[in-house]
Amino acid sequence: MLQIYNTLTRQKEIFKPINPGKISMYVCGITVYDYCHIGHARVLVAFDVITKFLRSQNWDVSYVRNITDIDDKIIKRANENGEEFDALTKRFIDYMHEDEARLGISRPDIEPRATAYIDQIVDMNKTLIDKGFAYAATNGDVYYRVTRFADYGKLTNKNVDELLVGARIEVDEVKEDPRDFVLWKAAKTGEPAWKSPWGNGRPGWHIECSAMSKNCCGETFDIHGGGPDLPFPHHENEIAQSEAANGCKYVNYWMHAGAVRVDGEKMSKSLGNFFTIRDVLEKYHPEVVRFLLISSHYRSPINYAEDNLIEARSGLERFYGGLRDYADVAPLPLSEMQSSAYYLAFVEAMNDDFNTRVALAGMFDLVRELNNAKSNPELARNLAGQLKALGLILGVLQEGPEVFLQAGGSDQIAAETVEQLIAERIQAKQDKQYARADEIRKELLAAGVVLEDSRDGTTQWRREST
RNA sequence: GGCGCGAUAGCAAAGCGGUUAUGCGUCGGAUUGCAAAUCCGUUGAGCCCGGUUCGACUCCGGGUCGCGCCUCCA
Repeated sequence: MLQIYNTLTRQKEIFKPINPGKISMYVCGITVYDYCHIGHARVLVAFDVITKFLRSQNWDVSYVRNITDIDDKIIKRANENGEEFDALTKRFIDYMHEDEARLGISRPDIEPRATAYIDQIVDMNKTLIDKGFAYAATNGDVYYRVTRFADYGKLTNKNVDELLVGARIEVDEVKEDPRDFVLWKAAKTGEPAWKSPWGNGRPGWHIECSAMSKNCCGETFDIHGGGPDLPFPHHENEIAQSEAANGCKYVNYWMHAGAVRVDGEKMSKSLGNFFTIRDVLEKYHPEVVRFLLISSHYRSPINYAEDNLIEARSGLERFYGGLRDYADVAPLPLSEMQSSAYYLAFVEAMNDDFNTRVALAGMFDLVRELNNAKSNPELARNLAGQLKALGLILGVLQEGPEVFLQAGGSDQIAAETVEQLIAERIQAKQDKQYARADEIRKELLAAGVVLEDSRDGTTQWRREST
């Protein structure tokens, strides 16, 4: 039984799909004017894991994640660079796809872009004007009349009257009310613009998601997700737009990921304290980044720090250590795991609002049994297959164990050199030249390589996590 | 000021009104030529003050501290 924490009701609820067995999910994606940072990675990974798990449980998931490829920041950045806005967005969309691929994030089923939905956005604005929820201002802007929507503020528990108090809302002569927000922005000279009944312009900051979700998911859909800073105003405004225009409930379950912090502060572009995905992947294996992100619950804040990445790597080393002798074992089909206590515990944890941490705890129990089962190859291979199957759902443990454990940067000692020294050491050991053998091991340790002798006289090696 | 979230052992991080979370680390043992890995064991917790209860880390109330949103940000 699937339970999901709903931001709207601020509690965990039993999930009831609109259509039996099906889930339509829309997640707010990236505004593409810069490289993706770890905060983006968290949302991307969270909903990737959620989708993978739901599909493993035979839910028919339609996963839509948009790209916002027109907005003020994009225009500003393109101007700074002296390039066309769509050249800028194309570049960063490509970078985003590269980052996703490296992190093992599956592409959404549909990845709509705002600029491809201008007609639908214009249509929705017309409807909102016709219904009296919006108005065209004298300068060609179109605004949403916030006070006309009775439910305004229901997602984030805002009182419309109090929005005026102390809030830094820009005073704008053309607005009827300072709380009104823009649906269509009249173009200034030289700005990218599309034709509309109100003159040339571009979409406002929230309407694109209302239009794209309606076209890709329908007027009412199951799950809407996004980052921690989106409930207000973005999602609140989406509700106002969509429910006013469509005349029906917009979304059943709202899901929001927790923030990634640096030194206790939220990581964000505006604070400038962000680490890009590609920066981090310079130094850490992609699965380490994924593991860090799934080591805590998707709604909890997590702290981005070097120590936490090292710890994430240690955890993965434990799994890969257990999988070492089973590089050839494929993930066991879930159909063969239906009675496995490990699988059942995993599913129970994930069905409980996607509790990846508890799911991982069960996998640590599994690897312990695997380590204990080395004398029973049949059992061990089964357990290894189970471990890989569960890892597959979370998007980890899919690397060759040796590849993972021996992965290193170009600044580190070469694998061939390590192998040579190991061969020399094995000879020394056979000759009972233990002093020489220990000397070699010490030398390698200084280079960040740990040797592990096994009973049959062979030696395995891995790189240190620090 | 408004709305919301959190405070767990050395660190990270979950569930739970009474029964081992888990990982990393520490310490002891097994194993090893010595190590490493692994296994077994050990260590160790619930911000403060009240209340409910036979019993609270877990529920309720009040503090304190931290964080997020209220403005573009995942």
